[in-house]
Amino acid sequence: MIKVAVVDDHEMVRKGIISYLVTEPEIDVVGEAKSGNEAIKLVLETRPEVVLMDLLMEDGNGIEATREILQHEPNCKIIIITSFYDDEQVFPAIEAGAFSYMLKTATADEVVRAIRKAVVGEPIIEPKVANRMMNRLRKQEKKPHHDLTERELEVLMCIGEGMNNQEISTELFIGIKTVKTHVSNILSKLDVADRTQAAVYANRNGVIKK
Amino acid sequence: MIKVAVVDDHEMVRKGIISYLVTEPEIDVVGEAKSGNEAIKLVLETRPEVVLMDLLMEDGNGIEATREILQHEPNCKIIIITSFYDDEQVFPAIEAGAFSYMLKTATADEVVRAIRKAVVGEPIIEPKVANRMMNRLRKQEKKPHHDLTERELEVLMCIGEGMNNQEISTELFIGIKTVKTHVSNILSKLDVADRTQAAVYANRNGVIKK
DNA sequence: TTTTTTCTCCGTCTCGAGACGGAGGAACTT
DNA sequence: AAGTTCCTCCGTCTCGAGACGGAGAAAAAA
Repeated sequence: MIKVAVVDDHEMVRKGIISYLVTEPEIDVVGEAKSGNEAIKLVLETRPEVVLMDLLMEDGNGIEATREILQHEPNCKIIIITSFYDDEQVFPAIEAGAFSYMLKTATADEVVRAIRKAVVGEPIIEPKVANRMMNRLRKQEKKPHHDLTERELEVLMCIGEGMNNQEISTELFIGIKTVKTHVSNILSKLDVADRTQAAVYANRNGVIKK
Repeated sequence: MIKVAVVDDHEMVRKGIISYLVTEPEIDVVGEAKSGNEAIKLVLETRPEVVLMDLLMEDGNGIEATREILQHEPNCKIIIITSFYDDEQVFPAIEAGAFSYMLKTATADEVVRAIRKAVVGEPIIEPKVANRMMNRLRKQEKKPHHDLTERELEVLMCIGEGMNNQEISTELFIGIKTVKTHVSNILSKLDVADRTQAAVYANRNGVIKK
């Protein structure tokens, strides 16, 4: 019997997944959780071999929970099942140690197959996600603003908020000349012509948080 | 018996919802669909009183499907059940004629209650969504850029792309002086200090499409 | 018809933006 | 000990941005 835990903040999704799994003779659903923190407790108590984990949850997200769980149970296979496949979600999850990555569009069979594969050490990666990973490894990883220094990044964030040099100077407690130096360096590193384009860049490439 | 149809591209979500509903004696699940187009066919065939509808789907989204269904079956109550409650999704759905709006975080009881309320003509609106609606009706509706003229909006879009005055002049086939006039008017109408802030505004307030 | 709005364009003027070159000090690497 | 990177700041110079005022033409509204 494969012990499986289901983590998702949507009750209907949990019930949906479980309603498959109970019909599978080799799979034993040992518990369900509706948040990252609940998931951690659940895993420590029931010690499942496989965890089906949603990423977006209210109280402690799936990425933190994944990290936490693997610290205590390194052999636990965590399968991410989520609605999204955007860069901001996928890669932190993989880095946190998620074993497989699936989308909620997956069918019952696919989920069951992923669980069986997981226990024998074989990961399943959603094709669309796999594509993103390839792109990331090719060129995406070297996003222009990755070779900005810490300070330049701060200045870029200010530019992205629409501040002028004087305001940035006050905000960061540095001279306006210094700000100009940073701005010039930023413009050449990002290969843009002026601060307006830098602001657009900042707002479109996740330099500005949230 | 209340005839209900379930529309969602995630099989696990459909099964999850249905697994509730079958335990309710007064509710009869007459069918399920995994896309907007399937949903339209399904409704025309089975004529349910209530449709549980996801918004984000591959083939024909929930908003279009809602519009289409209500054209043929004006008395059909469509309950949106989705993961998101952002402006871009909620308001088109309401405009399309959706009867209730719930989130997937809803519990089994809430869904069943929403269905019962729907058949007696009482809508259920998720509190978080209701808040957004209130905000929209208060100030959000009158977003500053709504009193920009057609031409000014075009110029603002160019600014939002990071163009300078010369480039905008070429792009729109007008003199650079004219561009300056438009820019000045835009800045005062949006109440921002310079084009950089205007660019940030454009990128954060949906002036730039997609 | 008169008025208002919108788009177009002009000149002038001020000021911030940005390029360019130089430089000192702190921290980390080799 | 020497080199590299980063942050800091200086002065100079050019140019585009934006404010301000004015104005003509066309179209829509009164």
